Amino acid sequence: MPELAEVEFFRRRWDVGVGQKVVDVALHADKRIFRGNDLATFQRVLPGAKLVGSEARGKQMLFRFSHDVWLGVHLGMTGELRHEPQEFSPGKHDHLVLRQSRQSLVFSDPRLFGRVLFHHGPHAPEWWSRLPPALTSDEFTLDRMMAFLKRRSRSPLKGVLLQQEFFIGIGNWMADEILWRAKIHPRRAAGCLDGAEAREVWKAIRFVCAGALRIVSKDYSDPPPSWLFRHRWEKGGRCPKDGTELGRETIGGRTTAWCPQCQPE
DNA sequence: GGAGTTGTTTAGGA
DNA sequence: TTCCTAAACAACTC
Repeated sequence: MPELAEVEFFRRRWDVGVGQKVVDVALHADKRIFRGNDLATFQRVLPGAKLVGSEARGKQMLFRFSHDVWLGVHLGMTGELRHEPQEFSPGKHDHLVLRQSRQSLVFSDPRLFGRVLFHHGPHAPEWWSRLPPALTSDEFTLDRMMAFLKRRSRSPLKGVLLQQEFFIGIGNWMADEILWRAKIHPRRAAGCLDGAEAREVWKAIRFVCAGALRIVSKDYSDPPPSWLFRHRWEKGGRCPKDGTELGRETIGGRTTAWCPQCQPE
């Protein structure tokens, strides 16, 4: 599920634990979401550390604790964060439980495509500081976007919008929503856009990111019916602008929905 | 039972 | 070298 706004929604669910110490840690150590971690140190250092705050950037989250402890979380396809009562027995997919005095913070992930990255040190981990700028920041400029599209000039735009090394936080539904609003066919090559078309894509990215963060991350509401989002998975779904039946195909390796009328090839 | 899923990594071909 | 695609990962739903 989680793209930009959904990730922000789940991050806030752990806010309830800010200011409280972790008193105990329960985890499924053999699950692949923990790969690459020094779990012995993790389990030794985390108890006693207080959750101080957190940030989300794209699909990544970073939770900051006292005692130089940091916890990175990626939700993959089916991960979620939630809180449960302090005395709570973890289910099959509840792979990480941080018990605090008033509740337990839980990371759950049935398909195990998510990831937890533990870090111990005075500064945020390097993988975090190297993330590209948020698409909602002033650093995400039309010029920088066009330079990236040029470097991927032969790929379909749909696939390029999913590349997290630049379009951080965009996932399958957001990419379709963006191209639909920019009136660009998802199979068009990234290098073939003229200046005006690139500008439409850039504006649509800003609009979709801001709208999703406002609507979805507040309480996990769906965007309104005027968005493609509400129709893209319906059988016989139609374009909310002109009623044309949507096209559906695999493009850039992912199932893609578009309006053949608004987005001519 | 088979196909499909809002994500990422990797192997291998172009 | 660099770019691009398909498969793999794993569990669940329709």
